[in-house]
Amino acid sequence: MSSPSLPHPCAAELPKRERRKEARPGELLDAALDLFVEKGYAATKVDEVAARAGVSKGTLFLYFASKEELFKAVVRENIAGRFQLWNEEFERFEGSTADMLRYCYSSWWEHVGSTRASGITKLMLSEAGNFPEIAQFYQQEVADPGQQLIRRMLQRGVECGEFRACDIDCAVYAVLAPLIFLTLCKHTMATCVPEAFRTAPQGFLDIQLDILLQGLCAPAGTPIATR
Amino acid sequence: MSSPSLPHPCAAELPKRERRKEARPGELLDAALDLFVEKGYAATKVDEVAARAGVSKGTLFLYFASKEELFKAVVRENIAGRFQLWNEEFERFEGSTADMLRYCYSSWWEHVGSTRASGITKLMLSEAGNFPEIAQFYQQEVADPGQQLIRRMLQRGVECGEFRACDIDCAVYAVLAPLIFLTLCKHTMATCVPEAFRTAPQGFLDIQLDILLQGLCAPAGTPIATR
Amino acid sequence: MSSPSLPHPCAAELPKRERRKEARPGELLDAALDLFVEKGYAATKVDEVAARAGVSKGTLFLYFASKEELFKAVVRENIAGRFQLWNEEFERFEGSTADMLRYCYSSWWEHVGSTRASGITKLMLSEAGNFPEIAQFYQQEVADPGQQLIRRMLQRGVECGEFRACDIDCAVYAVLAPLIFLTLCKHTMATCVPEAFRTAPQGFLDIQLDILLQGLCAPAGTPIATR
Amino acid sequence: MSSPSLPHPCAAELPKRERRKEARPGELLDAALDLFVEKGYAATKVDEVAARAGVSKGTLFLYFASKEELFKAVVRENIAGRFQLWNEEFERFEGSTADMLRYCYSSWWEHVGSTRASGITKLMLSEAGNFPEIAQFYQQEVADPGQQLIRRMLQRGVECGEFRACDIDCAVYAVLAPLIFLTLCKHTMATCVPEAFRTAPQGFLDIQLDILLQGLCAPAGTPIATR
DNA sequence: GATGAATGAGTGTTCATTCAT
DNA sequence: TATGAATGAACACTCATTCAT
Repeated sequence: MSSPSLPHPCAAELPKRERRKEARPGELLDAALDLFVEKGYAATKVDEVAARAGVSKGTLFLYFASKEELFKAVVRENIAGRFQLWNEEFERFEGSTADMLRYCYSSWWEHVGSTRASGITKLMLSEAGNFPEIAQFYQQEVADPGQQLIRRMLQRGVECGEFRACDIDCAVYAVLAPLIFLTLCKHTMATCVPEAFRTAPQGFLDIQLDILLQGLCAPAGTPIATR
Repeated sequence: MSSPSLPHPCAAELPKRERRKEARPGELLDAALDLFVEKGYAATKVDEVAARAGVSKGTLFLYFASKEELFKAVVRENIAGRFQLWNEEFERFEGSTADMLRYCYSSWWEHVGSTRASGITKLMLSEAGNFPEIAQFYQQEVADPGQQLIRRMLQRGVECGEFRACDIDCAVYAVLAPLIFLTLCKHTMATCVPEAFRTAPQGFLDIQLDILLQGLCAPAGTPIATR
Repeated sequence: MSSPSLPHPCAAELPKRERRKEARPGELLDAALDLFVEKGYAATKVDEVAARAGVSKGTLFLYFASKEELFKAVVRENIAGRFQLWNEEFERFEGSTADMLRYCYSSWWEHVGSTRASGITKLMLSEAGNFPEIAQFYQQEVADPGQQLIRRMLQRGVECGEFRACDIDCAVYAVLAPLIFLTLCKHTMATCVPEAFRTAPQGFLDIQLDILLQGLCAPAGTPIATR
Repeated sequence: MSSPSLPHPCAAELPKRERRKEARPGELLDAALDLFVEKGYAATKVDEVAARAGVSKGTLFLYFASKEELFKAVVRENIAGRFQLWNEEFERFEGSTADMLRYCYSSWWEHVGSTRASGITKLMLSEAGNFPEIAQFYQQEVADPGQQLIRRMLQRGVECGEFRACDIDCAVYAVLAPLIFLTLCKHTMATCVPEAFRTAPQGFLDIQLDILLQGLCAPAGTPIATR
């Protein structure tokens, strides 16, 4: 029914050398992402990256003009065009806004938080100061679209009476904060939180959602934050 | 024969040279904190630190055995022993737990978030991987006590019926996340959030408290997070 | 069965592939000469040479064992065996020695000075220090025969009473200097002399000849250079 | 009456370290000039320069920002402001123009040709192509003033009837060529000419002067260069 | 104690050369 | 034969650290 032994259809026709050439940039970006996330930009040596990718230092420079370009490529490569998909899902979504928020957290964890892509956020937080150009790119490609999406969600909730009115600008960050926090727990606060929390944070996300939704859904006139 | 206007009581009796000598380490730590926070560990040159402190490079090494020791000293020095005071305040506090949480956020912003001490958190997030020893120290001195304090607050709220029962381990992080988030906004996500948000985040903290308290205070049986 | 218009007689009978193969070394030497002369030995990359010759880097090493060998081949290849011809012309020459000298300058410009062969002299002047072996070869093949030829010309002039007696060893260099100077003007002092001078130096050569001949032809007893 | 043992008056008051600091740039430029002239720019390693100056590589970079800056400094440093002095001498000169030309050659040999300053000319001839900026500087500071001086000398000779009229632009180069030639003999054509010629070329310069002056001084109507 | 000149191990980058295809 | 991906030795340059003054 299926061809029993062809390793990979598109690779089958290329001589080994060629296949490697196509794979090289990816393998290098792969190795580089790991090391940059683990040790930071400065502490990562290009020899290490090359070695981890199984090539020599010279080969790395065949594909990336400099360490800085390698870093930029790592960031660009891993910033998925996920926001377009998420925006489309937002448009089509027919359930409650609460469910939408739940889906949003869950999808984030599945496609970003639990994957190596989350390392990019850590990199930005650590290195943004030294790469303003990249930081701006990240903001345009990730930060701004993300905040927009959350804002639209909250506005939807308020407009259809599901959420009480509130300062949406601030509420956006209330939604965002737990995701950022979780990312950091995974990458740089490892020892500060229990292992289970980092690898299977569904409980944390659920609690956050509960609290958020309880907070956002309270009747409009609820007297809160009295002091 | 005695100078009539003494600038500083403890410095009064020392000749100028001596006074400076005592002040040196502090001035160096001061300069170092700023630079480490701004540029990261690797990108900070010891010459810069010395220059900013107004001394020569050699002098820096008179007080700190190495750049690494300087870094560690910066972290240690700025990790205030504030938790002892906060713990005492917790013991004495007589108001509602909601008010206690409000006081906690407010005090954190006043004594940590709005001060340079918040830079230490940023440093830990960026450099912890390369300084495990320091990371552990930070955890013992800051992370653990902080989480303990929050936990006790939440337990108090639950025990006296103010908060509904919930997974306290996770709720701790719900309280913590906004503070971490705010710290990052100030130090590494500057361009991602409005200026006003970073320098005067009372609105953000209020919203967070509202949402948190609404979420935590909901009647025990409140049906939430159905899915 | 025979192609009607043969582009080149000796290439006619070979299939295209073969022809190219034979032409390869020449094309490479061609490209290399240009680049070595223009940029110097060290600043010339073998990739550039290969690219200019329209082949890959690997192919270059098929024909020349190393960059150094390529350089040596460039020099050897372009050191014309012109001296044999010139020597024969010298033997047969029947006019005055002054005319012979004029012919010599003119022929040098036509066959060396105005052609790329003059680049070899520039190369020697620039790189001889790093290629003693090649420098020696150049001396044997070019410098010595050239000086010999000039010497014989001057001796002929003196012997037949056309030129006054003088230190011939030094006079040789008086004849040589303008040619060396002209070569340098073309290749490395471009900006120091007017454009017209470099590309059409007949005027310069004429003046030089005038001065030289006036100087060499003065009556034997002419009191000169008194001081 | 004289202090018997003070090594150097101006150095006596400085501590040894300080003195060295002032001497360092000069020592490095010294070493660099030798090596650049001997081996060319690319083949000269900064370590070698440092070693020859008796310091470490790091020290070199304390005084010169890069290898290129070192090279430029070498050229600038050795391009004496000799032309100002020569111009003044020209203004004051009261003898014949022939004597002036003799003095000119002799002074050039004494102050340039026989010294290491002549190495700069060799450097320019070899490396100008790779350092256009330096080449321009050299032209302005050396080539142009030199040609100007020669031109004025020739004009003086023609105007006072000593020299016959001729194309002065070309005659300038006739005067220049032997000096360039001699420089090259010393630095890159060493093996092409006898040892004595390079180190004591007075004979050569005399002959050149004789020929030049015979050529330039011939009566205006002398029939020359007939062809 | 304070200085800053000197150091040299370490790193990013280049490029002639090799060799599997 | 021709290719061009891969290599690694070599080099310019940095910067934490030392130490004579």
